[in-house]
Amino acid sequence: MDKQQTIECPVCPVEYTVNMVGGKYKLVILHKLAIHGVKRFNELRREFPNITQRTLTRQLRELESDGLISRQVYSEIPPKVEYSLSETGKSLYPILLQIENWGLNYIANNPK
Amino acid sequence: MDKQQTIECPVCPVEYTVNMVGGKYKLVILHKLAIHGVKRFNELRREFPNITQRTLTRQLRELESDGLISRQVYSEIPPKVEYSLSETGKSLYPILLQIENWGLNYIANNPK
DNA sequence: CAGGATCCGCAAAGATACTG
DNA sequence: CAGTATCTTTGCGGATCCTG
Repeated sequence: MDKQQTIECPVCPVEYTVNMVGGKYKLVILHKLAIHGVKRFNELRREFPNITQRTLTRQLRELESDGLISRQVYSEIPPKVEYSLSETGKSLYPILLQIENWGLNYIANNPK
Repeated sequence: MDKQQTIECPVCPVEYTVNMVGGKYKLVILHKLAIHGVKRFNELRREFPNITQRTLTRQLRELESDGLISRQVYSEIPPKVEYSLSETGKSLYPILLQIENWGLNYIANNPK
């Protein structure tokens, strides 16, 4: 006789996702990587004029430790580091595109 | 009352979306409203055991001023206020569902 | 019941300087 | 080029008390 199945939803799945992509710049970083594929550190920096090195580094490190992006280091001089979506990160692709489309729609319907 | 801090990514639709739904509880609030339709203030409070009245109020006010939710006040005693998704908020429905599904998948594939 | 008014704490972000 | 290291600041959210 089987044991009763236990419910295991200690946290809400939405909360789970938000905790991983909720950083200030995380979704835009993920989106840039989704669009462009691979980006170097300073390429990402230029995408966000107001971000500081420190903040960008931290957001990237958190995304990496959550397994959403990959960090490829080339041991050469000058240094070269490439960021891209991991497989898990790529599974966010539909969400990222929908967020972009929603924003486009919002802008179109709410002219500044 | 201070508004949530916004990021600056020149003409990036993702930025618009993130600035509107980027609050700590905003996406989960929107998701609850998407699922349940209409919720009163204290009903929402009970959904998030750790949220304070002030924080919930602020998140709701910001969502309202961004046009994502509607606030229906019944002039009676005791007071009664109902929150629900506006038409604009309802257009987030696919995103909210995908975020939920992504979280479910992630939890399923990464057993704690 | 649904908040408003204050005061507060702390992580997250910014500024700046330095380096392998 | 791609970061560290420090220091400072801010802003998001929490705690508590009060009210129509």
